[in-house]
Formats: sequence, structure tokens, C-alpha cells
Amino acid sequence: MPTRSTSPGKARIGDVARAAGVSVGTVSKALNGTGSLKQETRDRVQSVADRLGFVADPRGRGLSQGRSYTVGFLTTDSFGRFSMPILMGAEDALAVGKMAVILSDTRDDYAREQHLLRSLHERRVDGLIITNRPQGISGPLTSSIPTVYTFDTPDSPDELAVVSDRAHSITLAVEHLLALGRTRLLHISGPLRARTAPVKAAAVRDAAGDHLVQPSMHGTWSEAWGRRAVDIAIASGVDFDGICCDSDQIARGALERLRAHGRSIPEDVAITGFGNWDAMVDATVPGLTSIDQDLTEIGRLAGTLLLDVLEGREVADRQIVVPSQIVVRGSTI
Amino acid sequence: MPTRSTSPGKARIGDVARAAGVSVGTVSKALNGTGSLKQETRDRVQSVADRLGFVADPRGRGLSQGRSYTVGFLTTDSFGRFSMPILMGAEDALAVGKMAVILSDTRDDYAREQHLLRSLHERRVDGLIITNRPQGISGPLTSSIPTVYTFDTPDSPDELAVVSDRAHSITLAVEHLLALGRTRLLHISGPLRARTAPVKAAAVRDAAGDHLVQPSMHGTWSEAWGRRAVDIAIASGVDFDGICCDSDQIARGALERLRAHGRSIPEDVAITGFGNWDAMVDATVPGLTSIDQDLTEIGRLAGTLLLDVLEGREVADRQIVVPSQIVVRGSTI
DNA sequence: CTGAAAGCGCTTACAG
DNA sequence: CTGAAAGCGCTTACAG
Repeated sequence: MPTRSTSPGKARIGDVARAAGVSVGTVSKALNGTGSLKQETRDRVQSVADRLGFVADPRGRGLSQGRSYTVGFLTTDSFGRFSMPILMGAEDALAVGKMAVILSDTRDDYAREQHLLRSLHERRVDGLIITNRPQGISGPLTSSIPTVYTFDTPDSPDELAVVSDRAHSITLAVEHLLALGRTRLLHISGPLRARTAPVKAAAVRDAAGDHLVQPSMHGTWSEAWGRRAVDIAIASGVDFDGICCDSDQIARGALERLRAHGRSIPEDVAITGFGNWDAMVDATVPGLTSIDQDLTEIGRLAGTLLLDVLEGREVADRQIVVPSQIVVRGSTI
Repeated sequence: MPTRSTSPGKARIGDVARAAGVSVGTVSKALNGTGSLKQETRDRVQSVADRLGFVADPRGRGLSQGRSYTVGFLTTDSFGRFSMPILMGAEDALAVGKMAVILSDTRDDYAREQHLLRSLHERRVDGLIITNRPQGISGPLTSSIPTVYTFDTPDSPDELAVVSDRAHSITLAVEHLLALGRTRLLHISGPLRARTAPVKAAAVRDAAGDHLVQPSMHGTWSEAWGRRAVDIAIASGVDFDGICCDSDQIARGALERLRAHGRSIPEDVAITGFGNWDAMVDATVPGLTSIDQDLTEIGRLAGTLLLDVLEGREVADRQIVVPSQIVVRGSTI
């Protein structure tokens, strides 16, 4: 006959108290490791709680402690390619603090964002993780709640943040191409108005020096732009043996167009992407070398940082930079 | 000078009561539309609550009503391509019931799934939405919580579910090709052991009849398989003028390989994908005709269905089928 | 070292 | 029509 522990969530603290022959206050202290109790009492209560499958209801717990044991996760990226891995990492980290994550997608709509923030506030979330929103979110809604920004560096250095260093990341790609002996590089970037574009362009200039044969080319984040950029470069007659792209989609478009033009990859041209998106990097022939920003780790650290702040622990760095890795595939030998 | 309403979440029900000159019980009744109160009282309390930006704390509310105002969303699809749209739809629907969604990703790991279910149970979620898990989830953990399955039809007809009709969906593609006058069709499918593969294969046979020139070809869900399937078909010397694929990735691989073989799309061969994944359908040249399963609508209906059950409303159908749409692009003229 | 009691923010029978 | 009180499941000063 199975014990009651197969039906968790049914036992109340009173049930444990009765079964252990102590008061509810004692159960609370025993399970939370607070107050002063005989070790024997703690152990006994613990074992009874385990047997009954008791876990404190976060509603009651939260009400008396002024917490909700939930955190809001706000993203603008409805497609989820960037936020999902960050979310997964954050969940992992927050679970150890018994915190649940409430996902809110703004869909890049300001009114919707305000509405969602209000909802999270009404929910009494203990903290907030915000991704893809470097301008920060002002107003009384966020200022009262511990907030960690991720992925993009927030404008203010006072904000808590876990970010990726775009400049350094793209530099990895350039240095890899140079180390391969490529000396005539092209840089195909995203929209000039994108936050990261100028940063990456400057980093490429710095790292490539004279080996960058022409200024960064700006377009959209699409494969179509990658194709067109290659057409433009070839039509202009410029000579190149390496291309560094700002996204995997751009790189894929460029790679395939180069092959259509009869250039072989990587012999004639070595090419790198950015993001290490499996649907792209594994689909091209040859596979695409790309920069992995380790989004899951970014999420994990963001969760840990938030937890530290919520538990009142000392925080060494308010802004953490997570290094990227270059993942080498056939497109660069 | 702004009113206090700019700082929501700070007012307690007692504040409203004091400001309106009534008891907290009366505030509760007024705001919830319960009990019997003079309309004038309701209005006055409401306006005071609005002014103070008061919204009932779900912790207190839930504690006294035996609810948590949260639902768990369980998925196996860590990548998020299928679950994200469903999640978005579910959130939209659940928000009207003031329910928050807690996302849990099993990463296709059974032990992890059990752990997450336990956590959700401890959280006292009011309901569960499960996606990509047709076998259902047994055990005392789910049986006690209202659960809606989505996307895949659950094995048991008693379960609440909002699903897509795969057979009918793929039939849309076949009929489209036939209507175009294509008479020699190929069907490139996913792994034979995938749940949906045999279902789709049978549906294609039924819809294409003699126009299916050879049995369905089974492989993986990748572009690589789409390319290889085309190589195999061409090498075998079979004559075809239309291809129906079970995923957009397969279709993309097939389309590009056909062009490499000198076949023009759609003149020589018309081709359809499945899923309407923007990163694929818009990236090919020409664009890829595909089947859209309307995942967001599936999520929305799942949220509504769960809300109905939780609120004790009458539910007409325990299993709802959401029809797919075919989205025509250049690959089929 | 342990327990009784107050309190967290609500809702809901029950009186009046 | 309205209010006082009990109760939801916890935690935490405070007594003893």
C-alpha cells in the first residue's frame, strides 16, 4: 500500500503538526531551519513532512512574508529564438529558490508592455527579468521591484544586468578568419539603426584593420539580404576571401549565393555567422561556423543574481558579462 | 499632481474601505459583484478603488477561495517553435480570467517532467495545459487538476483537448496540388515512428489516389533529408511534377535540391511544406506554399476551455479541432 | 526549547 | 442593505 506521499499538495501544515505531535509553529521552524529547536525535533518533523509529502503552500507563506515567490519574465521577442534559451536558464536558477516564472510577451507593443507590467505588479511578483530592452523600463512600476536586465546592456550602469559583449563576440569571428590566413574581409551587417550594428561594425574595424576591404554593409537580418550583399560585392569587383556576418540568416544567404556564383566554401571564401542557430548552422553545406552567445548561461546567471538580491545576499557585480564562444564548422574549414 | 493611482499594487482592501467609509466585506462584494448591495454603494466603492489603483491581491483572494489563479503550461518542445505560439494564445485567453501562466519545459526528460509536475502541484496551480504529449500524463499528479491537452490528440477521448487535424491538414496540400493539375505526386515524410507520420501517409494516399506515384518516403525532419529524398527520387528515374512534404524544413531541402538539379519551381515541380514557419517559407526562392495549423488559435481555445471548466461553466465539446489553412506562395505558382 | 496568538489580504456565510 | 467575524495556510515576534 503506497503511502500518502503519492498525493502531494494535499497535506497542510496542521496535518504535519498533528502527526508529529507538535504545534504548527514548531513545524514551520523545523522545516525552515529557523528558531531554536532540538535537532531531534527538527529531524522528526522533517521525516513526518516527507512522509506526508508536505510542501508549504506559497500563498500562505508569501502572505505572511510579504512575498509571492514568483518573478515576471518580460520579453519583446515573441518568436522566442532569443528569449526561450534565456528563459530556460532563468527557470533553472530560480527553481532552487522555489520561485515560479511568469512569462509575459510584449510583442514589441508599448501599450501591451505597460499593461503586462501592471498585471505583474498586481500579481506582486518579487522580481523582474527583462530581456531585449536596453532603454530600460521607467516608471513607478519597475522602480519598486528588483529588476535584472539581460542580453542587451542597459543604458544605466546602476541597473542589475547579465549581458553579452557584442563587440568582443564579433571580434572572435574576425580573429578566427585572420588566423586562418584570410586577409581580405567583408562585413555584412544588419540594419544600421539596430542597436548592435554600429557596435559590431566598430569592433570589426578594430580587429580587422587593413584587412577589411570595404566598409560594413548594412541591410536587414534576412537571408535575402545576405544573398543581395554578395551580389553587390561581386558586381563591384572587390576581391575578398573571408566574410563575417552579423546573423546566421545573413550568413546562410551569403554562403548559398557564393556557391551559386561558383565560389567554393571555405576554399575560396571562409564565412562566419552569428547566433549559432541550429536551424541555420546545420542546414547549410558545408555547416556554418558561428558565434554562440550562451544564452542559457545568461539566463541562469540572471536568475541567480535576482535570487541573491531577493534573499538580501551580497552582490559582487551588478553587471555580469557572459563571454561568447566560436563554434567552428565547415564554412571555415 | 498625479493621483495615487500611478502606484498600483500598494493599496490594500482596507485602504479602499476606509476611503469609501464602508467595511472591507462591502468592498469585496462591490468589486466582485457579489452579495446584495445598493447600486450606489457599488459605484462609489468602485470609483474609490479605481482612484487608489486597487486590485485584489491574488494571494489573499486565492487563499480564501481555494484557488491560486495560476495555470501550469507544460511542454516538451524546448526549442519553442510549436509551443511558443500556443503559449501566446493561451496567455491571451487566460488573462481575462486574471490567471497567470507558469511555463515548465520538460526538455523531453521523463524525470524532469515528474519533477515539474510536482512543483506545479505544490504551487497549487488551478489547471494545466499540456502540449506535445499525446500519451497523456497519468498519476495522481494530474488526475486531480483540470487539464487541457493541445496540438496532439490525446489517446483518451475523455480528456479535454484542443487539437489540429493532421490528416485533414495534409489533405489540403494534396488537393491544392491536384487542383493545379499536377498528376504525379511524391510524398516526403518524417520518421516512420513519429506519431503523425502514418496518419499523414494514409491521408495522402486517400487524397492522391493513383496520382501518388510511389509510397511515402520516410526520413528525418531535416533539410538534409529533403535534399536526399530528391536525389533518391531522381536517381530512381521516377517521373513527378508535385511534392508534398511533412515539414517546411524537408520542403526547403527538396526545393533547393530540385533547383540544383535544374528543375524549375513551380513549373517543373510544385512543392508544399507544412508548418508555415517564417524562417523557412520566406527564405526560399520562390517562397514556399505551406500549411498553417493556427497554433495561436489552438492556444487561445485551450485557455478559454480551461477557464470555462475552472469557472464551472458548461462545456459543449471536450475536444475541439482547429482547422488548418493553406498559405499559397511561389512554390505552387 | 516549544507553543499560543497575532497577522498577512482577502472572501463568505451569518447576523442584524 | 451592510458589517463583524471566521477562516484560508502560513510565519514570527513574544511568552513561558
